[in-house]
Amino acid sequence: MTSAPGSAAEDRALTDAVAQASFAMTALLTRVGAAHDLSLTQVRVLAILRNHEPTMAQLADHLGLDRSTVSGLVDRAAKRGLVERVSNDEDRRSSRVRLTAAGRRLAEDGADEISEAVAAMAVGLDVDERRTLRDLLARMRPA
Amino acid sequence: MTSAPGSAAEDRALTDAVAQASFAMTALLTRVGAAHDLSLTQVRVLAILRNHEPTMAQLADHLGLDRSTVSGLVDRAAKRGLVERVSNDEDRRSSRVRLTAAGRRLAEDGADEISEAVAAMAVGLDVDERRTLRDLLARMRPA
DNA sequence: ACAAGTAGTTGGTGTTACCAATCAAAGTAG
DNA sequence: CTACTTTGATTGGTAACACCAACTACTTGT
Repeated sequence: MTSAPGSAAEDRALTDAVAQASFAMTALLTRVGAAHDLSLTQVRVLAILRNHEPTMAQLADHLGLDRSTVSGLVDRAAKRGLVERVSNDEDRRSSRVRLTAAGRRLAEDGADEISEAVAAMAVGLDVDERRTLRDLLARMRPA
Repeated sequence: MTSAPGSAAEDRALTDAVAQASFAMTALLTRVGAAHDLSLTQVRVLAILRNHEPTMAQLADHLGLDRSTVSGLVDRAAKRGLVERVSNDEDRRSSRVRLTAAGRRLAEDGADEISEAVAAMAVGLDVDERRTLRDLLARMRPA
């Protein structure tokens, strides 16, 4: 008995709904990314860097990926001029990852496209319903 | 102007909420899958086969993946005894994919685990809120 | 000062995913 | 009824992704 409210059948229904929406969102991000030659993971990297300038370890934690995986991701993004490593004087082992100007432009444009596409997906919901949806989703705890 | 209701800022907020929830769900599916040595994609395959017995092409369409990718996925799942190809007498080019007994057991167990984990994520929502969330998510159109 | 721990990269392996090409079976002309 | 086209699926080739184990370089603790 994991939770007080909700029968097993209702848990199933909620799970299906969340999973379906999740796949739709993933497909959307993949599609928009592909239009700019970015994988889903690269899209996530750019999205994070829009608001943060993390170390490699922080970026890996945020993505839920191994550090070595992130090394490769940042390598490839840097090779394309989207991202750069900034060395840190306080701790010379670590470096922070940051968007270049080109990377920021791409990230902002992509964010706009995605946001418009999500709005199109939610076209059947009125303003109140959208607010409710956003609130309920925000109250789902990640773990 | 993609949609009548919702300012650009609210579109952004909704997008963030959906994306966050989507990543949480993806992480959950990945984690549960990994506990059974299944990739996210394999989890999706088993989930689909729980309710369908599709041809390779139908499975590929459902997953949004190339047919050749699905060939490999089914190969590996078949090698593990989770899945089998059933030849079709009506059209001898095509075959349907179906869960084996072991595959069905794994799929059902996994679905239970996932459903419990989602219920745990939604522990902050009461019964009405869960129903509302499920309804709103269902009304988001995939495209 | 030296042992232990941390940040990041490298090398190796397997999976995922695409495309182009191929093969077999069905469908469609002529 | 043969020839052309289309469709279902697989194969081969390539690249990205993701893990682990091992390593280097730097920092911290005793």
